Amino acid sequence: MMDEKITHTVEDYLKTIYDITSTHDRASTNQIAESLGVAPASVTGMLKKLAEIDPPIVDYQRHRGVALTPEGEKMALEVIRHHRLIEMFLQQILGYKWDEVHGEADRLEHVISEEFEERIARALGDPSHDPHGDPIPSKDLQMPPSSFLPLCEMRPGQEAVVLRVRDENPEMLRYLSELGIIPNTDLKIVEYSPLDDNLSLQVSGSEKRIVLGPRITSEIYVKVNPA
Amino acid sequence: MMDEKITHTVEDYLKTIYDITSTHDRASTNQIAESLGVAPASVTGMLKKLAEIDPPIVDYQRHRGVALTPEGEKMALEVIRHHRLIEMFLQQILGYKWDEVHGEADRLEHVISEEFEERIARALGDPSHDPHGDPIPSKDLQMPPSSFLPLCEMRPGQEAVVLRVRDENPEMLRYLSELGIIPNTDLKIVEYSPLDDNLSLQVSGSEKRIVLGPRITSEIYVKVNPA
DNA sequence: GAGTTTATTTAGGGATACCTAAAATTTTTT
DNA sequence: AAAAAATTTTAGGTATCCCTAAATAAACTC
Repeated sequence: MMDEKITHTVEDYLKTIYDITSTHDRASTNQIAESLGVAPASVTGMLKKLAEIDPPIVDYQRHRGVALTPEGEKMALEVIRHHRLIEMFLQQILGYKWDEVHGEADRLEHVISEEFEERIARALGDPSHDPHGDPIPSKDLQMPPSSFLPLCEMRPGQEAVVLRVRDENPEMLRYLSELGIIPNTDLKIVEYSPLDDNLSLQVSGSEKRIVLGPRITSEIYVKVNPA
Repeated sequence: MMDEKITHTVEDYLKTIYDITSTHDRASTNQIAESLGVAPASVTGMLKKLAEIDPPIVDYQRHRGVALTPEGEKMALEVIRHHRLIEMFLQQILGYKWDEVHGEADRLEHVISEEFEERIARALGDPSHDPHGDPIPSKDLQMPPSSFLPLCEMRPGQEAVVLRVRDENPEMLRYLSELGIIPNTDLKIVEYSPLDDNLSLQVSGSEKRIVLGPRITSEIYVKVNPA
C-alpha cells in the first residue's frame, strides 16, 4: 500500500498556489497566507515540507515563494477537476443555484474517489466548463484551451461574452446573478472612468446601465467579440 | 459563530458507539478500539474528552465504557442518516453496485451539508431503508420502526425475508450478492447444526442449498414470515 | 479467596498544522 | 546608499489525535 498520505490541507495549498501562479510567476508566502487565511509563518513551514516530499511538489526558494513542480501541478489539476465537476454536478443534477455550489464543492473535492469522479463526469457528459465558466481539466489533466480577458481590461465600444466568474464569494455571485451577469451573458462597455477604474456597461437585452468597480470587474472573465 | 468544531473522528466514535450499543448496554473501550482500529489507550483519551464536552455527548464511567447521551445519540443519528442516504444515492443515482457504496459513503458522510442531505433525500423520495436494508433515520432523527432478527437465530422450517446485511465488509457483500442474498430475498431454513452453528438454507427460486456459518449469519438480518 | 488472565487507564512521546513575537532579509523611498 | 517599510523566516508554543509500555482494576479459575 503506497499510501504516502498527503493530508487535505496540502490539497488546499496546491489549489491556491495553482491559482496564484496562473497570473504570477511564483506564489509568495504572503499571497498564499492571505488566500488561505493563515499566518505567513505557517505557510513557510508548509512550503518547506511540500518541497521536501519525494518527489517534491513545489519548488521553494527562501524569500521568493514557490512554483508548482510538474508533480504538484498534476495534483492541483486533479483537485481542480474534482472541484469543478462537483460544482457542475450540484447544479445540474441536484438543482443547486449558481452561487451555492462553491462551498459544498470545497469540502467534497477532498474526499471523492476516482470512481465517483468518473461517474459524475459521465453523468454530466464530460463537460469542459463548470457553472461559473471555469474550465474543467480533462481526465488526463489537460486544461481545455481558452482565450479570455478579465472584464476590467475592456474599454468602451467593445462587446464581449461572459465566460467565467471567480467563485470564491457567494455574495458577489448572488449580486451578479441579480444583474444578469452569468456565463454566456453578452455585455457592451459604455464608459470607462480612469480615476477609479469603474466600468459602465450594458447587459444584453436589459436597458439598464451597470457600473462596476475594479474589485468586481477583475473577477469576471470575458471573451471579446471580434469588432 | 458558535462553531464548537467537533472533528470528524468524533463522528466516527459516535457512529461506532451507536452501533455497539444497539446490541450491548454500553460500549467498552476495547470494542470501540477494535472497531476503529486504534489502540485502547487512545479510546480512553477520546472518551474522556467526549464526556467533558458541554453538553456531554457520552456518559463515561471508568472501567465500564460509555453510553451515548441523548445529545450524542442525536449526533450519531445525524451521521447515520447522512451515511445511509449517501449509500442510497450512490446506488440509485450514480449506479454504484451494492457492495461498492460503503467506503465512499464513509468519507462523504462527514462533509455534506444539510442542504445536500435534503436534496438527495428528496431526489430519492425520502427512503426509509438503504441498499443494505439498514433503516434510515428520518429528518427529525427518528429511526423507522422495524422488527427483525439476525439470521443466525432462525431455525429449520422457518421462512424469512432478508432485510439488511451489515455493510462493513465489501468482500462478504460481494459473496452474498453472488449467492443472491440481498435485501428482499426470500429464504427458507433447511437445517441447523448446533455443533458449529451452521445454517443450511434455500434461496427463493434457486434449487441450491447454501451453508453459512455464524460469522456470516449474524450479519444478516431478516424478518420472519408468519407461519 | 488467591492467583492468573483480561480489560482499562496512566504516563510519556510523536506528528501535524496552526499561532505569536522577534529576527533577518529584501525592496522601496528619499 | 542609508533609512524606512514590507516581506519572510526562525524560534518557541498550543491543541489534537495517535502511539507504546507500565500500572492498575476487574473478571475468571481452581
